[in-house]
Amino acid sequence: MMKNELTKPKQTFLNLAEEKRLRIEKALVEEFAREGYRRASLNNVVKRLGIAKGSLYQYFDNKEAIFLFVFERFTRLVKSMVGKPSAADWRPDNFWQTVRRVWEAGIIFIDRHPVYYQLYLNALFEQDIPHREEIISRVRLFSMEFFGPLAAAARERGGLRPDVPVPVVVFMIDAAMDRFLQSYARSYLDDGLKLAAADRARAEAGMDSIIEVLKNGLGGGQRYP
Amino acid sequence: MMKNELTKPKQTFLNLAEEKRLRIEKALVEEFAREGYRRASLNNVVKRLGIAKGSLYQYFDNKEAIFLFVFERFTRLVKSMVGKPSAADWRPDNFWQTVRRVWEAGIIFIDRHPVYYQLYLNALFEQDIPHREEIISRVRLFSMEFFGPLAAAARERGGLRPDVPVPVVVFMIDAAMDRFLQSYARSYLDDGLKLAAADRARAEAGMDSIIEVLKNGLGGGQRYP
DNA sequence: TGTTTATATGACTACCTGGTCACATGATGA
DNA sequence: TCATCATGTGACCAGGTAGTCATATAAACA
Repeated sequence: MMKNELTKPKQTFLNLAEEKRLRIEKALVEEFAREGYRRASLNNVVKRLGIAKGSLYQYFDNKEAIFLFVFERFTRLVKSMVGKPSAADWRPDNFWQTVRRVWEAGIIFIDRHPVYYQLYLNALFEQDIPHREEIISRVRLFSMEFFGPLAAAARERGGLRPDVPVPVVVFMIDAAMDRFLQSYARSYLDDGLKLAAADRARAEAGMDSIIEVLKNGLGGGQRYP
Repeated sequence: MMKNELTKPKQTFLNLAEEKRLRIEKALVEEFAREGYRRASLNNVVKRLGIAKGSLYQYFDNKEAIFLFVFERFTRLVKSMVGKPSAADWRPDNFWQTVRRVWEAGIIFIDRHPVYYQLYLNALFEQDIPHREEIISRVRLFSMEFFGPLAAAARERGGLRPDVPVPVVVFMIDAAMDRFLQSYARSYLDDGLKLAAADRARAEAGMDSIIEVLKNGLGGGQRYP
């Protein structure tokens, strides 16, 4: 278990005037988003900020702590935008609506915080990120933890095909959603859907089209059409 | 367009005794697979090989040329294992069988050349890979280029739902297949399917289960059940 | 044999990194 | 005004990188 202390900046950083603090946070997330963890250069950050190298080490213990702090900001942002399944989400006839809601939250997140999403993608695929497994799992909303129980409940009550195992349901949704969002954010992964830098309307149309297919493939037939 | 020359090692390298050449190639692909492009250390490679740094630069022009050469090896391997659509692949009632064949080729590839697959994954998600867009697109077999025309033909002749656009068909297959193979090769992406390091039988069962869902969601109904 | 050509070598350069630390500056309170 | 404490600084360190080059060795040919 990661000690939360690790992600904490020193008091000095918290004492900073908010304007300056935010300016530094912005520069840090930008650097990690552009370069990933290992290649991110603190020399570069301080140069661009016009502050001294030593100052950064007055604010944080080391590079790892800086990264974890930045990633923690991302995690909070995500959680504030998606949240946990609500009471309505548990109704089996609302299953696909919930999928749509979370999916859309992902699109909005990328529109609003593209740099943080880039940070996340880098963390997802770079090796030797500090505490990768844990920080990734904290934010993997589109996975077993979120949709698993919902899918199980929906399947139990006829909202999903009984012959498709829950892990397969979750896998399909996860794969489609993840890949969709990556294509939306990273053009070179976008082979045919032409989502890259697309406007929201177009993205949502693509999303609905895909959800429709998932519904056909996974849905429980006539009961909740 | 990338000049093919760039990927060519110098004549000196080709003159090497095959044993030595293969030993060097192996060390190079291992390094790039483990560390990605930027972090890969040629110092480390020569140290492990017990040869001089200068020798490497007798064989190749620079790091970029080395990487492109190694990636070219990967591309050839893939192409030799999947090939192009055969005459049988074009029969619309064979569409899902073709999907299955290519998918299975992916699994076999990972089993047989895990290091090369790791190399590919790193190239896919690292930034600032030399000529990334082009070398990636050369190997994205599970995309528009391979399945697009097949899907269009199958759709035309009733093998696929007419109300699902071809790009969406390809996207779904691509997303599921890609994610499946990544999960198969990288445990931390494997949320629920428990594919990581699974035996082939289990992997194929998972694959069939997913293809069945795709068939239900995308298939043309009764005509080719 | 001697001479030319191909290959192997590793010290070296220039440049980058994260991190340190003795010191300078600013603020606060007596 | 002086003393204390918080904050800011940048030269410096050890260690890493890709790439170079004069020199040594080996092979091939005369």
